[in-house]
Amino acid sequence: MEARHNKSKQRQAILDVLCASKEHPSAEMIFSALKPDYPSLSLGTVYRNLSFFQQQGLAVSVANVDGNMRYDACTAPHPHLLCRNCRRVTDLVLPDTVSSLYDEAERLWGCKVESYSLTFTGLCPRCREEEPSFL
Amino acid sequence: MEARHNKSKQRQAILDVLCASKEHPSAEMIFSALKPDYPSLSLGTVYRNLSFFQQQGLAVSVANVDGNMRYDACTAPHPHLLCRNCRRVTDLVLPDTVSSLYDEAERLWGCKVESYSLTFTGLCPRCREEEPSFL
DNA sequence: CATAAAAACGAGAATTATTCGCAAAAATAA
DNA sequence: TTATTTTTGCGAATAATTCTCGTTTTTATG
Repeated sequence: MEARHNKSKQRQAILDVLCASKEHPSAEMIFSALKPDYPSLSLGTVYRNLSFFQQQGLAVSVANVDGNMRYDACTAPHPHLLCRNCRRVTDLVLPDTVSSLYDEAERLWGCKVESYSLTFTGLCPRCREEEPSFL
Repeated sequence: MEARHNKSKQRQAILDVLCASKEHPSAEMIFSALKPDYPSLSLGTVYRNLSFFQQQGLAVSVANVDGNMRYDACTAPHPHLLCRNCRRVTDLVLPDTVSSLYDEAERLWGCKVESYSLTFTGLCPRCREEEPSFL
């Protein structure tokens, strides 16, 4: 009588792809990655499960790139770099000066900060060296 | 023979609304604000001009809230608070610890950072006091 | 001012990422 | 196994944004 969540092949596969990926994939990217092994998989199922994972705290949406939402199984807030050339989203491990601003925001403005989304824009290392004209 | 940009009534009005607003309005919000004074204004014109302003460096898109892009005439990167309750986007004036990370990102990762988008999520002061249950 | 060229507008169609509805299939419980 | 619940796949629906195109407005120039 209780609501138990099933572990369907598809759901597990979608989560596996998301967890294994470092590219912060979109629903479409996950779908394309799985389609060969799950020919009957539908894009709607990918979206449905991404929503489910977010509700469960197993995933977050990290950025909307050119109209496509990107997802991450690493749910702790952390900064990203969006390359203005190749449009890749990569993690940027940096000293975390942002969460120290939570208290400051509360003290100065009286708001309660619970999370953050920080996306740097620029050129990733690869594009920077491959395309000197972008410097 | 040269490409000069016209100053139409609509274009100026859209920019005026955006500059005067502190609520980081969406295209639809700008449209609604102007519709009474410009009954013939079309939503497409608002979108067209928002794109134009971004190209000209007169505006930026600051966040996508529930599927609606929000715009700001203040183009220098600065942090925002998105209230999880009322969905308002407000400016948070805080010590700028973020742009100091540009150099760090370049040193550690070899990327060239040019801008950033930082959105805190939480409760704005108003929702926080009006709704103790949200604490 | 008159007129021609360029730019911008309004209306509505098109695009597209995402969501929804529903019947069938799979997973779970008994 | 059988009944119940959850999930899937498919396709239709939704909705923000973009595009097309004929008309209007603005600007440049004689």
